[in-house]
Amino acid sequence: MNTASATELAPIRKSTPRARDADLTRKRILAAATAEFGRKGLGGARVDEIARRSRSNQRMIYHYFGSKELLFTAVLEAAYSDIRAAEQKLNLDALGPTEAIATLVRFTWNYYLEHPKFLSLVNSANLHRARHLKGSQTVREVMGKFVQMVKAILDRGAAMGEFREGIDPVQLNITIAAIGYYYLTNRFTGSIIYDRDLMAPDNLDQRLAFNLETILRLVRRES
Amino acid sequence: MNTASATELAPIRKSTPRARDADLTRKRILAAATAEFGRKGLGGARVDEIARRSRSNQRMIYHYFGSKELLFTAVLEAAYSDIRAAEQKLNLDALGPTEAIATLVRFTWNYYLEHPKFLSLVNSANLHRARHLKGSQTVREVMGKFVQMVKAILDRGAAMGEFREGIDPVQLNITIAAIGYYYLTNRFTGSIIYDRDLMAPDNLDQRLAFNLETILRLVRRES
Amino acid sequence: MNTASATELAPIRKSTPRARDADLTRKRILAAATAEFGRKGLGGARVDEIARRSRSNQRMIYHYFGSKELLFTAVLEAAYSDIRAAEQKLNLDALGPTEAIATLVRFTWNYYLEHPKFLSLVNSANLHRARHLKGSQTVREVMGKFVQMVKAILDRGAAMGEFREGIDPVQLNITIAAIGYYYLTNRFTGSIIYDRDLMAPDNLDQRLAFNLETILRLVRRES
Amino acid sequence: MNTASATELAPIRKSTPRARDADLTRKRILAAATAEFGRKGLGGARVDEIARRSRSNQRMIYHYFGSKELLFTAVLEAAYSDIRAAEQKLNLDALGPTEAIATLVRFTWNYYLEHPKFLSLVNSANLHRARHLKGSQTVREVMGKFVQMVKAILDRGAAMGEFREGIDPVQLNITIAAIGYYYLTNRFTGSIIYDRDLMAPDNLDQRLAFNLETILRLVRRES
DNA sequence: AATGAATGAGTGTTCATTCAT
DNA sequence: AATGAATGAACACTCATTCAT
Repeated sequence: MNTASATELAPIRKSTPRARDADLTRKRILAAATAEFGRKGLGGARVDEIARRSRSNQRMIYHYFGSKELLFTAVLEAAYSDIRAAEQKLNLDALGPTEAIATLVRFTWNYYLEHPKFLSLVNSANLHRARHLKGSQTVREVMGKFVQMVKAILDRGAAMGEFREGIDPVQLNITIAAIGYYYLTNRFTGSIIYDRDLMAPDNLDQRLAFNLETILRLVRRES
Repeated sequence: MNTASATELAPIRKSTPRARDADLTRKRILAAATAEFGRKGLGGARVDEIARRSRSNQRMIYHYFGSKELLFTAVLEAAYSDIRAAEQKLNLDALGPTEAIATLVRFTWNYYLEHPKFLSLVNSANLHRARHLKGSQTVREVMGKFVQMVKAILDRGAAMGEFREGIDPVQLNITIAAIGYYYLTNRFTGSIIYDRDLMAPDNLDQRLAFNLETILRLVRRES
Repeated sequence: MNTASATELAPIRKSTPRARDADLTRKRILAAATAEFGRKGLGGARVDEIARRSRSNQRMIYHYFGSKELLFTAVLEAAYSDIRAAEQKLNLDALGPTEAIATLVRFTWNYYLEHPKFLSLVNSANLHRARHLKGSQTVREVMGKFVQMVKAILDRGAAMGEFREGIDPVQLNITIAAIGYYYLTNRFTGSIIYDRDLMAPDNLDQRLAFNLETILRLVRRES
Repeated sequence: MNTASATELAPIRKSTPRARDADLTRKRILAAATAEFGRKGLGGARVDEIARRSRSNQRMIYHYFGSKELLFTAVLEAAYSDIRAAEQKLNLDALGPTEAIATLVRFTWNYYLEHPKFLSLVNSANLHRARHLKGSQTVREVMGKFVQMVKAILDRGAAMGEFREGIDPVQLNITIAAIGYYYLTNRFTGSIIYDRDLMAPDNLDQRLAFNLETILRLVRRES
């Protein structure tokens, strides 16, 4: 935007105007940082490595993000926005209550399974007592809407006689997350202490089934 | 001169039967390391700080444990042994099946609540793909016995008609751990994204109740 | 490009034709390292000291050379290249065979005398079984040419009737080096065990004369 | 000797009385130190390793030798005494002058070949500017006698018409040492820069022959 | 906008040496 | 005579960050 006039002088580059490069660099850095923080944690991640993997240089990281910690904050915010964006696409409002909850359980499980970095990032954030998220209004808003949506499903389910009354949507949410999160984030120690390859396809399927059972028994009205 | 005859003159020290200095030093290092690794993770922990807090010195750490990584392994093994030792004291076999399971849920919750370091240590171990636990036969054995005990409770419960048949003790175990673990290890980000102080006493009580509900609905036979 | 105009405005800097800072730093580190390794050996040299003496810092050393050992390799390669470059300037081919050999003996002696570091470096390299030179093709090539040159002199001398036939140029070379090297590298213990100040000017002159005698008697054809 | 009374109380151990243990420990430490200093140099040697290899402990080293540096001094003195003792067994006085010198050349070569540690030790001593030998009267005396012996041979050779007059025994000695020492101490770099396996049996034989030629041509009277 | 060069403050680890028995 | 325990100082190497262009 601030280089708009420059593009007029260089029509050749119009298709990829200068302003885009900046955005692209920023995105590449963010992607590389997400990977690096996800793999090594905040403490273990190396600014140098992030620069290398984003085909940029350390100076650009400081130019765009200010510091390693601020970059971590940006990564966290993006991560929460991403998962919320994916959730929104589920269109849970269009489903029956039971199917909506089941879909949410499946989605949560699959998202964690496909984005193990997300789990590591959250772990790292908590190791640092969520210091990097304290100031982030974005995350608060984005997640608040999500809880409201789950509350709406529970209310609908109760009204239709499928669910029990009075289930706390926050507690339910936490439990849905917990039963997937714990299994997957602790997949390495878990495979050792339970002497079972937790990541074997059969075991993954079995776990999802178990989790569905757990949540559905938890919410449904006893006949 | 100052200790040989001294024991006779000072029977007080008899109660600590010549607690070999070496052992004491080793224990102090292990305790300090557990605290430091628990607070900062493996990467963030400082060997120097562990030395200072154990009122020892860096050289002793390397003398007794060989390296920071081996020290971390020792800390992990001790942590798993400790939780298992505490579990054994519950005497679950002496309780009715439902009460046994409820006791286990309460114990797990309270142990995590009182030993937040344990959660961090497990997180750290998984960040490093459980590399430090790979060779540890101790942990494997200790946890294997635990699963057997839970299986016995489930079998008893099924036989007595209190529980459903065919519940996988490993899945149940994981779920009991998960619903406490996730809430507590993510208490910082959780308090932000759910906009609720997860550590407020009332909320802690409510969570435990919710967890009991979750597990009991999961195991009990429908009438 | 960005310094083109600058040089015109500052002709003073023309004599140092924009010696890129990087290159200069690299050279200063190499010089300081040569001094430090020469004085203390590989094991005794301190990276910190090399940084200080090169008016640089440790980080730069690792940036340019990778490790202390790789820096040592670079120092060794430079040392061999330097002595060979000096030898080439002698233009031995332009001299008669006897004078050429005498010149080589004098040169070798004087080079060792003026570059005691070279001796220490070679000693250090051998203490480490030449591990640092194993991969160096440069040294191999550079010294190979040197042996060829000596061989040419010996052939010429034999053809002209001044030298004996069949003298192995490698053996001769080793001996020319040896009689200077041993005296100078062991000047400290030598001065004690032979109870004579080996570095006193008179003794140095006398040694050179003795060495010339040794080599000339060795090569010349008996009448 | 000072524990003589102790042996009377324990006649069983008479054959290896207690006093011997102290001596034995001392000797084992010295042997291990010679090996370690020879292999790694003064700076690279580890007191811990010397303790281990002498099947003793670090404290004993300090008990018997005071410090690492004093131990190095002891090792050096022993090394010079050993080579001198071996030289004395040659009985050079009983041989004709030429054969005496040839024998000395052969002995020097073989001793260096069989005791590469000796070469490393001398190198180390010189790296430290012979600081460890400065106070050693023993070495001075022992080596002084050696030079005298060589001088006697040269005088005898001159008187008998076999040798030239006026050869400096110190210079000759140095040269005899040098032509073996350089070849062997620099066997690793030498094998690279001369592109020849200097330690191959054939090459070793050839070198000894070359050295004999060198020295005999140097001393003998021209006809 | 982009980048190579530079740096101070650490980081895990090792070492020779002394203490206490 | 012999030894296990303990230590302060140093070491090679790394890191996030800033300078200068």
